[in-house]
Amino acid sequence: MATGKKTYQNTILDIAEALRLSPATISRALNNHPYVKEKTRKDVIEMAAKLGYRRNHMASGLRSNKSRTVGLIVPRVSMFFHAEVITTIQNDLHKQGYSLIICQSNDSVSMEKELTETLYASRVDALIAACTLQTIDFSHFDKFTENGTPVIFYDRVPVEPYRATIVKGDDFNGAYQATSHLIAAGCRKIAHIAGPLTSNLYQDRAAGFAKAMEEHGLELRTDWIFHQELSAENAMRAMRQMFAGGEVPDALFADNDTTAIAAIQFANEKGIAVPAALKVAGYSNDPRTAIITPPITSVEQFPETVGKRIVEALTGLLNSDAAEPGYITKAVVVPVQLVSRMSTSTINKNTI
Amino acid sequence: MATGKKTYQNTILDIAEALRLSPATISRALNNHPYVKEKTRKDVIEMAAKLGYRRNHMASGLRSNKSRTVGLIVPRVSMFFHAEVITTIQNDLHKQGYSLIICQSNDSVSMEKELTETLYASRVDALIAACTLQTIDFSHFDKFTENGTPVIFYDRVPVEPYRATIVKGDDFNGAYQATSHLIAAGCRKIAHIAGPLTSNLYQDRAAGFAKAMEEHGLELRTDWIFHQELSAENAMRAMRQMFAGGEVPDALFADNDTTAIAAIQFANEKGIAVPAALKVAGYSNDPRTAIITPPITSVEQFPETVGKRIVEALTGLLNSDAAEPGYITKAVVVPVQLVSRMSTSTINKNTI
DNA sequence: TTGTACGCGTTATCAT
DNA sequence: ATGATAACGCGTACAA
Repeated sequence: MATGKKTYQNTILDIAEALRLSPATISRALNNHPYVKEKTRKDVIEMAAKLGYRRNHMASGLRSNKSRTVGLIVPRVSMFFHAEVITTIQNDLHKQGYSLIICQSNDSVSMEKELTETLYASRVDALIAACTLQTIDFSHFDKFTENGTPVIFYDRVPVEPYRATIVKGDDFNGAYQATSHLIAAGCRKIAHIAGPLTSNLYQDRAAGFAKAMEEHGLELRTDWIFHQELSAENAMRAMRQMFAGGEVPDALFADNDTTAIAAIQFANEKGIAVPAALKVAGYSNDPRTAIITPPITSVEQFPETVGKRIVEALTGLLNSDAAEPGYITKAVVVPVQLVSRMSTSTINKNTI
Repeated sequence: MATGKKTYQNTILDIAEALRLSPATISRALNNHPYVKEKTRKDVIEMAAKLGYRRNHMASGLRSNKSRTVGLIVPRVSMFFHAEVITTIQNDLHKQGYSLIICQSNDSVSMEKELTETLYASRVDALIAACTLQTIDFSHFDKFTENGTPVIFYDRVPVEPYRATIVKGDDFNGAYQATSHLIAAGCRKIAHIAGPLTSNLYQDRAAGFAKAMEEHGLELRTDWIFHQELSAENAMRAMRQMFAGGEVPDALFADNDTTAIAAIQFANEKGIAVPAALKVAGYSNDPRTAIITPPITSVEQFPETVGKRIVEALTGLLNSDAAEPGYITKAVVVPVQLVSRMSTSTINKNTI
């Protein structure tokens, strides 16, 4: 029984009219306001269903100054770690009635800035961001904090204090554990394929690596430490360089799994026995590390836990109206765990 | 030079006041309306920047009846194929000034229904969906089509005609090619680890498999064809069953890569030589297939192309105002390509 | 418990 | 080329 009107958009006014009530009552009934007779509420809900009424978020958001929407900026949704974090966040926020607008910076600072503008225009109730590796200046997030809109950084976070919540993995400890593990396996000449020092991630991992090396009086050889974008090509080039002749390392700690995998492939091609002649550890526990031959020791970051911590922090911030504009909370540090696999095993087993 | 007011939200009225112009002119200037003097536009843009003005999307959307937002429903953002598709869609839509609200159904039909409600409430300008494997009834999408809001299904799409655009991979051909490839490699006893027939994906792949088998007069043995959820556990169980004794298959076509990988792992454990004694082909060309030993032959689905086709279709629909409510376009079929690797090689090389 | 009336920030429609 | 004004759909003081 369609109405004769040309548009199919029913509003609370249509329900009010049909029920001979005022729009205010309809609004209250639909929002579980206490001062509504049960019978009335029932009637309203019934009529709403009958008319196919659906709330217009833009109108209610405009009026209430709440969009019930959270913005998220990540370098790339297809990175395993981020995909897992997003999965958790989106599911948990949905339960609380929030939608997630997901944006990718493609690791470009200018894109990141643009996206903050877009998300601000959407008046997101909060912003979650894993920044670009090159983001050093964070002032494009100021418009949110100045406004009382909570900002949560995770993974790639500001190094300087910033008026935002921070959730991060324990990168220092992850690198320290991985390196210590290599040393405990008897390695003394350990190379490090490392990420750019513009990011907190690789600063911390480099520090953890250095700490473990120093504790055992091992030398940090600059010709075996490569700070560069963590691509397979760069890793291959580094490997070629180190194994070009002369002294070679007996272990490699890689700051991510893509480069660890590339190193394994290099070793397999060149007939370098892993783990006998070269032990390798990576970072992130990407699914590929468990599958390659030999399986690679890596540092698990528990993306699901990271997601949960983010939502926990968010829940607090969203429900305490008007976040204090002065707070700087201590970073939430999510523990990591070394997952030991064949690539660092001391049981002498030739895999070639 | 902050204003004395307590809220930091500047509106076009503030700009109008500061410039002694009317809000209408400000709006026009900001929207590149032709009837605005250049000097005025310049002044407005300058003052907007000075006051830190940022458009309120909810207000403009409410008035213009366009949210410049697109909804997306996928089973899970962390599935490799979907993550890649999303990456492309989000980047391309951003260029056109659209935001993407991404939701996960977790492969639950009821969640999928819920999400359509949420996205309708947000008045998305279009909806993109990869449905649940169990979605047979698509009526929860009717509210969009009835309203002229474009709906685009991809990957998991309705089998019956539906008033929506469809973008899909050539599943029939992918399965046909993979199976033919196994047959050409000399296999005659080919098993099929298949997905549930509720989804178009697995209907088509099953048909392609059957077609190739029949063309060569090969028997479809029901005890070697498993229609089930495509999990590693299920695949392992199927493998155990087939290799429990008696006659064993000489090849396996798996409907996804997770199950193909499980099969390889089973073979490696049991000392079944791949490809010598058993050849294996998977589907999707997951990154893991290239990395495992032996590397697995798989069907590439070109997620980036799928994303591009979706955005192309969308661009047309979003710009032609009021989509004709009667159109049913022919499905856009994205070609697939078999990527041949060691797991189906005929060069006899024992990998154990 | 319900109704009246106004405003959220923007854009569309007239008028000038 | 610009201004005045009325909507868009909803929520909420205030009144009843």
